Amino acid sequence: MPNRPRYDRKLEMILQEASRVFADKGYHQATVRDIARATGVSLAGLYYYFKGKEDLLFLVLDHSLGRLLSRQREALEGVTDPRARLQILIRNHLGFFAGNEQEMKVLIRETASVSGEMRERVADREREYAGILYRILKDLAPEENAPDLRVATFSLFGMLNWVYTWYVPDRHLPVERLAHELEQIFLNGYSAGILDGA
Amino acid sequence: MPNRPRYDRKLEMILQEASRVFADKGYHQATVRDIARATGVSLAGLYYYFKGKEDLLFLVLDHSLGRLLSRQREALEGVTDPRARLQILIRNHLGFFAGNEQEMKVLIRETASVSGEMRERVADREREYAGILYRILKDLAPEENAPDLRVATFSLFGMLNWVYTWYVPDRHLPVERLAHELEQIFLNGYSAGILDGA
DNA sequence: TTCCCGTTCGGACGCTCGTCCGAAGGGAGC
DNA sequence: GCTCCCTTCGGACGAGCGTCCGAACGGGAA
Repeated sequence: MPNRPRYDRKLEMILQEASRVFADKGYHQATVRDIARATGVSLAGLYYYFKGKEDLLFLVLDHSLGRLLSRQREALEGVTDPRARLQILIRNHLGFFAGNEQEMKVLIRETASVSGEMRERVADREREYAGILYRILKDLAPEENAPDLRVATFSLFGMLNWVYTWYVPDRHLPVERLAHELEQIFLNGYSAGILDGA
Repeated sequence: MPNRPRYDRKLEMILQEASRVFADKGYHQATVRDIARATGVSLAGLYYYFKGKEDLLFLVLDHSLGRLLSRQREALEGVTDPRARLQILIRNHLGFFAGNEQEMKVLIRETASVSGEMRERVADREREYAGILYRILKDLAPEENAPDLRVATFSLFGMLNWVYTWYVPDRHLPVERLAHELEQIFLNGYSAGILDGA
């Protein structure tokens, strides 16, 4: 049986470095040799910690998604007002992005790069995450003229997940203000539904 | 000198098939052999039409971006009301997506896969496109409490470009309605800025 | 000290990739 | 019918990839 604490610590280190490499070069561009270089572990030695390259990507995705999900659940616990819940979700999503840029990048861009059962497990957790937002929007929906819930859900995720494309923390406004701006745009637009003449 | 009409027609066919292959498997996953198979042209024969794989991707991107840009410019010509211009831009963007799904996918996901001077040329045209939206939003901005223009621009692009991730034309609402929903959410949220207590 | 077993690694294997050479094909103009 | 040159292609090349075998290492228990 493996020496658990030692084994786990090293695996976590490998996942973190792999995450950085995958974020920088993209999963398919990155080589296992890159990860060997980044971790200081030999090429063959890495295979003691995962079965193959795709398995490694799955471990990275699953690990990151788990952290993101549990962080959201913790933050939302006890809050019942849907408007407050939406704000928390947006801020946490962007907050996680700010503190774990590489992991978020991999999460957003490489989900489609795993296949089979692993893909299904990742997709399940993503649906779970989307479900949280969906439920909030449902509770928040204006009675009349409400936008399609599905469209609204993915619109917000689009706004949030597109951020990694253009946002540079040091050059643009701080994350808290960014979160506030996005809240404004989405929340007002979503819950208005009344004005307008299109 | 090459036989122009023949040459051009075949090149366009190759670009279209390449676009489909790149969209399906991703640029790095796709092989030149895949494109040979899809076009019916031999592996070596393809290299008469482009210098290398990366050059081919550039041709696809540049071609698609050119079509998208000129389509937008045509549609916007003569329209001065910023609200109307925004609606046209949104509908055209989604319309192009609906009619050219593969090209749009490549445009959104593979821009970063070209390098050097080609990358710069693509980035220039993208900035040009973003500039059109930026200008519209500037003209449209509420005087007080206006959201950051840059944030608003990329938020809308995020909503629009995320669509390929989840939208299935046959299973969900038709594109015209989708465009209308996105318009609602964004336009109301953007131009409200008044309500709210965050 | 000795032994055991979890851990590490050098080096190689087979495969697929992008690219290109040299020759052959084929249609238009004389 | 002949020639020329744009066009096409079979087949090969070197490089880099993911993976794995078999041996060596090293620290805790006896």
